[in-house]
Amino acid sequence: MAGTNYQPLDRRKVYEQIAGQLLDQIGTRRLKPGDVLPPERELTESFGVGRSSIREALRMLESQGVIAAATGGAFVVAEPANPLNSSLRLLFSLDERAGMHDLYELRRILECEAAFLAAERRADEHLEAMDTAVAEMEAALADGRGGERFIDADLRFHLAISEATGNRLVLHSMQAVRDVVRRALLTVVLIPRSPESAVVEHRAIRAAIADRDADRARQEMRAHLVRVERDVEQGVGSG
Amino acid sequence: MAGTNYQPLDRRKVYEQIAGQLLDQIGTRRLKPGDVLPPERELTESFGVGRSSIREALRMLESQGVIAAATGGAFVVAEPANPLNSSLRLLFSLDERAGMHDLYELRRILECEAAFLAAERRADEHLEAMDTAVAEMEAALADGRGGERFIDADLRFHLAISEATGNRLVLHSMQAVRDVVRRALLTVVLIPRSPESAVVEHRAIRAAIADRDADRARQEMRAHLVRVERDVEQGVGSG
DNA sequence: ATCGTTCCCCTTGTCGGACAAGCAGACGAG
DNA sequence: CTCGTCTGCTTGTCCGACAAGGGGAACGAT
Repeated sequence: MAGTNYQPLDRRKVYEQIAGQLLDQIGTRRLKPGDVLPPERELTESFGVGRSSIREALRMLESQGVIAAATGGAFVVAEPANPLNSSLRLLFSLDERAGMHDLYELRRILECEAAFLAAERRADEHLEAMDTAVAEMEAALADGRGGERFIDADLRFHLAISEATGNRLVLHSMQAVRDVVRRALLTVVLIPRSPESAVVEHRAIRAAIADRDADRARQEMRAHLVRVERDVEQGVGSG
Repeated sequence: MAGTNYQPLDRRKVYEQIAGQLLDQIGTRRLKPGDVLPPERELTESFGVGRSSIREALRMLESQGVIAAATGGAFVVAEPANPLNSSLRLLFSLDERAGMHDLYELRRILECEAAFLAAERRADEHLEAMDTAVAEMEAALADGRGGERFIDADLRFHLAISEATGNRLVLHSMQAVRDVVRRALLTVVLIPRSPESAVVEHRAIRAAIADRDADRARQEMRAHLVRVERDVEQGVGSG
């Protein structure tokens, strides 16, 4: 049965090939984030295909977050960050057996281990990033109406931790989980004394990471997340 | 500046609205996995829009893995599983700062904690699933030429574990990571004695989970993954 | 010279039509 | 019953067309 091994016989549709080629160019940095793509008609000529195919290819890349619509209708290469975000949200809304609790648990898994690794690998600059994030949280707290601002600072703190792990995939995964949790967190800010607790706990986490005490970092992170989850449940239950 | 809060002014493009509506129908199970979508022309009439818009909407859903092309060109609603897979692969190829090592580390984080949780929550049926998977691995091993088969059985074992956690998101995440790692694992099968070790280690993991010894389960899983990663590195280095 | 306005061109968004290719099921021959 | 063929439907792909909207050039006012 061996012998002549035939070509895989390129049955991929035109728009898929286009999308693939564009993706390659982005992957190899021949198209960098921020670059604007050529107009559709130009691509039409370059590839020698109809506009429909070009558009469908663009739609694929757009829905995957690789490119984004800019003003004036043109497309630009997006910052490499998102792909997981939308997918996780999609998955979460599609799989009815997945509940909020699953989300928190996944978050706990990722963040605890991230804290652990961060404690082992952090550089001083990461500590600084955490400090400014905590300071920003306090500022937002004193500011009063700082719901959004507080949450953003909180996010930056956790992001600084996963940044410190040096693992890009952990970073992206956390971002994705966080992105889905975000709405629920908006309620937790309204719970009395909850944000204050968060600041204290963040300091504890930061201290453990500064001491390079990985086990303590994981433990503090776990305590923090458990409390937040409990507060969210209460907040949802009562509010 | 507050006061009149205007409508978001539906500036969403037609194809986005179509995609959204279809996604809703899938999310609410009015369209179940396996169902075939109506032909494009029919959708054209239903929505009262041009075929291009329909096609672009379909392309978005297709590239997100929500629907898949079936034979005869028709589209069917896909099994809810994939969205993370393609995204992670995409992310991995796009973020040049992410290396294989990051991937293994993420896998280790997920699988170790999954093993931990599985030990606490497993039912007997999960143990059975693991047993059949291990048996299948041995069969594939005895069979000789069982590269694919061995890996599939291996996957089923790990899947059974995350199934036992009861956390759908953990399950999906693991699947996604696993999907990207898959190619690398194909090399590990060729390494002498590596598959045999895997069987032994799987048994140890299974035993710990059966004993509901969560800490031991995590530890065994970690040992297993560390060895596999080392073997892969050697395999790539030497072969 | 700088600023504001106007107008034109280009681009996208969207529609409709057209045709080849592929697949499925019907239909008839053996 | 099995096989080959034929027909009809559907997608894949191209083309042409038009409205809407933005950007920038040209132009006029200060």
